[in-house]
Amino acid sequence: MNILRGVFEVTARKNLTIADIAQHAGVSIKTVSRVFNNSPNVRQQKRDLVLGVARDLGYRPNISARQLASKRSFVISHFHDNPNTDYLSEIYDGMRRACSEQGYYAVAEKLEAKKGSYRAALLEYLLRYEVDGVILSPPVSDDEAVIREIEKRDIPYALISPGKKKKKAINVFIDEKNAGRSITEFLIARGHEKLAFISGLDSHAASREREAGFWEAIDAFSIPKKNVVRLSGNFSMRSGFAAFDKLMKKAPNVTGIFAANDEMAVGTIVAALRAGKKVPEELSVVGFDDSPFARSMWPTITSLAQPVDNMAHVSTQKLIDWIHAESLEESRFEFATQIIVRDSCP
Amino acid sequence: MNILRGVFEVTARKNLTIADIAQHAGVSIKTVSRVFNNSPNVRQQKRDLVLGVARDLGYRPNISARQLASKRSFVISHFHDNPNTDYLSEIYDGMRRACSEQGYYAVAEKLEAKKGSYRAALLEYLLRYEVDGVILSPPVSDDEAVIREIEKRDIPYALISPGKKKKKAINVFIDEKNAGRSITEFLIARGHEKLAFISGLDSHAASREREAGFWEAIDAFSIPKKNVVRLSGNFSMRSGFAAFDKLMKKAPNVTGIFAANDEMAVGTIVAALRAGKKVPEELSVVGFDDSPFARSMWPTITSLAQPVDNMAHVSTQKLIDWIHAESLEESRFEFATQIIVRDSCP
DNA sequence: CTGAAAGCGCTTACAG
DNA sequence: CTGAAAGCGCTTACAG
Repeated sequence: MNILRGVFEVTARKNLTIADIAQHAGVSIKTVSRVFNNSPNVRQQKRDLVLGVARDLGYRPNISARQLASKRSFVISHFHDNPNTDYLSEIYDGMRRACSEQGYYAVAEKLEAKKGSYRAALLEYLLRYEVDGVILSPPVSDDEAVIREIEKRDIPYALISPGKKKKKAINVFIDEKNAGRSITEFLIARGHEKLAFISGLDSHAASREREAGFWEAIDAFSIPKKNVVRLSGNFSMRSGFAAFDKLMKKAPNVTGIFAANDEMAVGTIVAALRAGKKVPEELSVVGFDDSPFARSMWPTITSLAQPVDNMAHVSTQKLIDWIHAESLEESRFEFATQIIVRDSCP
Repeated sequence: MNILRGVFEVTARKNLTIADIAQHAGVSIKTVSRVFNNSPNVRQQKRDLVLGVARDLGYRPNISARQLASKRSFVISHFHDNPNTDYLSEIYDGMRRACSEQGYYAVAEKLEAKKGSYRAALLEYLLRYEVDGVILSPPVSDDEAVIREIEKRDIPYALISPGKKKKKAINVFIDEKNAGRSITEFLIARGHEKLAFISGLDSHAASREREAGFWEAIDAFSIPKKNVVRLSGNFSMRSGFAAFDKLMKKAPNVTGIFAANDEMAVGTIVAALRAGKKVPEELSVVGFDDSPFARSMWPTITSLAQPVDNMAHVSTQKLIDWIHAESLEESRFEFATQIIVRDSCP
């Protein structure tokens, strides 16, 4: 039996309070509290002293007590309405990391739209629950009525991939147009001259931007418009199947397809295989999102990846900074994307 | 710093306290507290009175205060290690519903196995965080070392679809063998006489049971063993592709396939389409789980559905009952399954 | 079965 | 910049 282990357990079990830290560090309780709340008005030297003592003793603030005394919730809620659970769980992971670093709770809530707006669902939530900060992801991040309600209440908030960036918000995003352009250029660079674009929902700003990038690339490479087809999808796998069938009627000689997300790319590829087309030999397909689909399909799918986890992490961190500072500093964070080359367009 | 990672019920907005309710109801504070903690020793009449007043005034207990005073966490943690985010999010939804009804926090934590066990990851978690109850899902629910540690600490826990049911636990499950048998019989009833089974990971008890059900059906219908093929997969889409290719070499005349989950069914179908086989005309495929895949593939996939959301809801409810009662009553809950008939085997 | 009092571990005015 | 005191809304012994 290891002696140290016993000692450690006792130490860990002991209910250390802010008072213990204060005593050991030789400062007041208030000072310790200030340190743990990142308040100004503590000399750096004292701050380091307190933090050092806390670390040595293994102290962690009691969240319930903080909530009770401060009447703050230490909750950051992510409001979403997206069937893509992979996307949501990446956001959640990013939030959770940032929250757990700072003593906050990460919460996820699916909102249901009524009459095209999430406002009612949001209000119902805010009536019942207290939140210190809010994160919105598409399509909720484009709901003006929701944003108005949040701003009205002065709740710090962050928008992930918003259609319109907001001045009084934290905005995290990729350059969707540029990303659409670059993956289209990738397709063109692979020798494709007859191309198709499969759109997502036109109500999603991201889809429109990706399409704009597609057309930019077409222009930049002077590809004749008659060699290009636009098919409308809705982000679902099924709409990818349908798009392929339409394509075969309208323009069977197309060799390169850019689908605005991976699910549609999967649908397109399945339909193509079913029709006897070889992928990528006869038809190359690229997607967007680098979802698990893209990795697990066969052929695996070349896709444009955005750092969702990191975007969520940064937005949460900045949100917490905002909550503490009670004012917003920098508000726009653009993230780099990457083309993940796989078998569907090698 | 933060313990809680998940969705939970935050304190109510209105500042009603237990004292307000006590005053309005004309009882003591203590009595109100008892009512909200489902303690015995309160007459039913008083209980109803208090509950009525609380409802009328819109009172909800302040969780932070409860935590602080009781030194309980009001946290229920779900430990998992499953790449299927759809499955996890269904569990989470069920937990969340039950938790929010009862003033608990629902938390989800992915555990990483070291040397084949989740024990180390669990211990690390328990050292840092307080939990009042635990839910384990496969494959964590089959980790004996994990279960031992939880029992050693007398933490109430529930097992979702465990390989071995535990006496001192809440067990929620479907009859995997029977489910495997019934969907195989469905396949046979559709006229298929040459069949294949694609297994999941053999380390998952569920996969073994589903297979046992498959063979039961084969026996029951006296299908000659030479007309039956077993292919081993690992639950991934890719292993479904591979299984189909193997199948074409070993037994190209098979007409009905039972894949132990939907992802492998998708893989099989994609490979079949690619090989020019028509689904379901030349080859029928059934899956298991009724995942979003099954609904969105084309052809859509006939699949066996289990009520995951409800299983999680019930296990959470029963867990909370156990926590309150400080003793375990009924411990086994079997759920009915359903075959969802779709295009891949109509 | 029920009440009055102490206390959980923090933060927040209020002083200095 | 820092300290002493009150209080957040509950639960928990302790009485009765």
